[in-house]
Amino acid sequence: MNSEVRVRYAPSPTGYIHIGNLRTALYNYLFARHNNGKFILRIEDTDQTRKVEGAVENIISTLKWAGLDYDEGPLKGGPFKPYFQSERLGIYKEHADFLINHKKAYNCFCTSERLNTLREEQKKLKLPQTKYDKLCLHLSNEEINRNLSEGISHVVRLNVEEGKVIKFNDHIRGEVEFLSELVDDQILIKSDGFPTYHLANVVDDHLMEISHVIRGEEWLPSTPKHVLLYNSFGWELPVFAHLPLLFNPDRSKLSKRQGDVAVEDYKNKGYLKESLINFIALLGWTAGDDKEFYFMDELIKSFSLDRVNDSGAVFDIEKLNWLNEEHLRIKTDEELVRMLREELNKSKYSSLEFTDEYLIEVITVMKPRISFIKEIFEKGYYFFEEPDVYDEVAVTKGWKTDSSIILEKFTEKISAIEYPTKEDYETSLNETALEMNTGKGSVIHPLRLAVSGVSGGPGIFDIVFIIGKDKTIERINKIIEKLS
RNA sequence: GCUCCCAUCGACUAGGGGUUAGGUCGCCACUCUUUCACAGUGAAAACACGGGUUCGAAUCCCGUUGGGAGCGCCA
Repeated sequence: MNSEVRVRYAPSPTGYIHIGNLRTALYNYLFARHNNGKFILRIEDTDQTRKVEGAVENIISTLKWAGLDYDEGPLKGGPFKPYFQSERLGIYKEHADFLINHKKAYNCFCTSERLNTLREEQKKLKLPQTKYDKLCLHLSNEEINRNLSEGISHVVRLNVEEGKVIKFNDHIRGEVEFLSELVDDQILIKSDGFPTYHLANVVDDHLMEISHVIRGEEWLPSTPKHVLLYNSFGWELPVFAHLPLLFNPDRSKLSKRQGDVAVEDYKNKGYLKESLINFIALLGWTAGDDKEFYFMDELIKSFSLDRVNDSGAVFDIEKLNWLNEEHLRIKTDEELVRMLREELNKSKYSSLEFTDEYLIEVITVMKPRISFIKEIFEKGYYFFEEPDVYDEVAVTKGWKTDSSIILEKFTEKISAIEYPTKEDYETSLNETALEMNTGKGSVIHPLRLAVSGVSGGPGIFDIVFIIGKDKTIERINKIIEKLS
């Protein structure tokens, strides 16, 4: 038996990747990288009716964005093409035939209508479990062959023997037991010839030599079916590890109703991939120390399945926001300028030109005040355009009858300096206050209002220095005109 | 309804027979700052309940309650 760690992320292309899926993918990825194993992407596209256009591309680009690069796919199409189950139909058919030949599975010709009424009846009788009644298991070979040759629509079902205890070991939960009479004769091959999840998943996991099946807890109840399949084929079980679920704040399963669930939504909102990864890694796993801030390579180093929690976790946006701030603040000026320019091009300021030096100055003073890079345009809009309106509260509190005269005095002083430095502005302001026989506050507040339109923000000398002498004077003149 | 899984501050979690039950986010206060933040300091805040085992239980066992998932020709 191959001892190499081989894991897979196996999404179905029915939409976007959501946060819970990304965490599953991440844990698989971390586990593979930590153990120098392989991380495989397999697209489970066996449901023709649920296929969504562009979903595969979305999955691939999301994984790429998140930094979860996968190692393996089929040879055709290059090394970075994932596996597609829809391209492996023959393989599943062969395996289903093997099971039929060994009496582990059988053809079933029952119609959906019959199945539905059967289910209704069983519900009415308050039976503990609705399940197929094995009617077609007792068909004679002649009947089966006749039906088959007449081309009657049929499926292949797993033949589950009653009275057995199905036991398996879950890496996270320990030993789990199910009674076989509660397990339905699961459909393996649908009438359209496509396999169901259960068959395709087990066959592929075996053929691809998956050593650890790491997936969401929602799969735990169907694991006995998979165990039965492994047994029927005579295959060794992989290690199962069922991850605890992610919840909405009200502890229901994570869903769109209560906030965003698509990874793309977070990306579009401006969350850094570093913080999203850091955050979801901590949703159900901890190294056991007090470390909270991680980069991917540190996660790989520390990750272990043994320290994954057993209980579900609520997705708390506040902590994500905090991590986003932390990851943002640790970025270099170059990176931040690059990011800011990207946002700039998408913003209403896209036609304006700014030098890297200017943007770095803005970033430096705004960095401690933002959670997202694009917030610079909201909270520091005055670095990109002249204030048009003045914050009402700030006006009431900061603009006095003598503010105009005071600012005129200040203007006089800085006009006299050709290239004022930050210190020059400060000195001018101090002198203004002194000469006007007032406190510094009565210069600072109106000045701040004039240049920024609001009452908060970076240090006033930083602001005026960054926007420069000409614009400062312009804005002072404007506010005097408007407010006096 | 049935089966399975789970249960420590509001949230994420550490601890896993003897701890003042620790950390992080958030919330609050103070310091810094004539602004807003950042930073720093501090505070409030939890072992679901009931039995049992034990000298001793948040920790082990059983039960109750609560929450969740699953019960498709979906994955």
